[in-house]
Amino acid sequence: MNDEIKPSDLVDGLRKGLEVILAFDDASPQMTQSELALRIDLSRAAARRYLLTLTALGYMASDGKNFWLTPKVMQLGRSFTASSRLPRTIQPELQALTERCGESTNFAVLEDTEAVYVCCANANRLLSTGIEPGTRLPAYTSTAGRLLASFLDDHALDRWIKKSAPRAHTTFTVTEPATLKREIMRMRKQAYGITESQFEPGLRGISVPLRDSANNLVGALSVSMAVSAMTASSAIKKLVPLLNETAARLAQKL
Amino acid sequence: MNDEIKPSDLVDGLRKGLEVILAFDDASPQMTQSELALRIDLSRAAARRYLLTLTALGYMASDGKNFWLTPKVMQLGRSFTASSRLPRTIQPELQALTERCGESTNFAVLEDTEAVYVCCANANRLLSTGIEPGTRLPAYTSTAGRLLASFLDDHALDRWIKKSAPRAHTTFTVTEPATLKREIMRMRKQAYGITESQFEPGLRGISVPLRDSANNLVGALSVSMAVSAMTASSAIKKLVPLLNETAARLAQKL
DNA sequence: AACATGTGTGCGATTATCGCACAAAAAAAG
DNA sequence: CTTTTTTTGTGCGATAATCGCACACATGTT
Repeated sequence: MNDEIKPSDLVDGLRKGLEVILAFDDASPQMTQSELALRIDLSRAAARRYLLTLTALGYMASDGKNFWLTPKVMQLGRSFTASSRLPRTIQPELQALTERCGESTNFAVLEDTEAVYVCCANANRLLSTGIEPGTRLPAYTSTAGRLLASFLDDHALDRWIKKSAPRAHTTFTVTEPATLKREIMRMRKQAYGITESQFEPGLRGISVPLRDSANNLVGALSVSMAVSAMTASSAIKKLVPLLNETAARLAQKL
Repeated sequence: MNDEIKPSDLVDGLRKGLEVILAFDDASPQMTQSELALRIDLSRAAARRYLLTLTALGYMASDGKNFWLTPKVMQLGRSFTASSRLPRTIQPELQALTERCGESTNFAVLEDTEAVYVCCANANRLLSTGIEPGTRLPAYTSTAGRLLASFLDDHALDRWIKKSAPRAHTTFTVTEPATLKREIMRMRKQAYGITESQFEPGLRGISVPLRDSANNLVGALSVSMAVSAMTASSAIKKLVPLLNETAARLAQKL
């Protein structure tokens, strides 16, 4: 297939419509047509059309002034989890893993410089990680993200780090490219990753790679926990084997 | 605002594009352009354009022949959970509830004749319910769905049942309209709902309504459990108070 | 009451979309 | 290995949908 795509092959209405959906987030849970037009590059008339379209389709609701998303948009996200074998296979194993170790676990893939969390099994604790299916974090701040990046070849890794443009999310975030690279290289050697307080203070992640039966890298399994729960070394000693065990079992099913 | 929408106000590319995403599911996790064209009403050329567009945007991937969804589509679904206060408020309470009762809990809203599960807290059990955020079930088979329908007025309820066109999913599914109505009416009186084996054999649901601080109905809280775990009456005795307690606490926050 | 801001709508110009038709390629059949 | 069949890539003109403007109207602000 030709991967050069000409403008005439792109359906613009779709692109903009999806942008509209993504424009709604934590910071602006509801918007008027003019606010939306301002936020993404659209004339007010166009913004209006897109909002009305989404409303007619049931993806949006409105009080006549403000517009907001309805639960129906979740159906889109579920389209992936329903269609892909990956989450269906992994989810139950994650839950079993969570039960065994008592901490929240998840499965993430790397998409460019972002770590996308595909499945999650939250431990029933008061302190919740805020990670849910679909969450995207800058990969250089995430254990899974760094671990997955560690499988890039040397040149690609350099470019990746540059593209990531690391900035400090906490006072501990590693932003110096050389240091970050060293950390990532160590993960490659160790075949597991651990980070602490890189995105959220007090949060520790431990991660191992997940491969399919053909030994292709498909993503990373992680445990998220409070640093205060135990020391880093005992966390590694306890959790890495459990993670690897799960990864090994999954490898046969994938 | 005028709620009559003229065709000229509808962005067709968006409508069709979303249809394309939804066309991928369990049964057809990957499709070629011609398969897709056949499945939804699209010429092959159009199907091709939509697939290429979604691929260029990162929502799809392809080996040159087959197309499939990427985890990026989950970002769309997350747009809702991130933008709406509802799931963020409810999720932690659900987790606490799951911990207290040891069973999977969830929060659902009614959308026409479908129950949409918005938040879920799965108990760490081997038997998983298969319900995840975004799942849609025929409301007449779901405890939460029936309970929510019970708040429709009499005429609307009749129309709702007719529209639902109940059919048997298990040998226990209530499909007779009059019986279904009686069941639903009882839920309204009792202010909680219980169903068993209506959608999946051996699965029991117990549900209570959730209201906001202005006493508006926003959805239903449910517990899903195996019927074999305990008798129906002891489940009611144990779980309805817990559910109501959670609903009461949430009512203050909504 | 005057003003400012945001919203509904008709319309012509523009352009993106459509589906056809045919070429090329890939599979399947022989 | 050749032929046949099916699927895929692409150029193009007709068509129809999108666009943004302009103006009227509504809302709420000073």
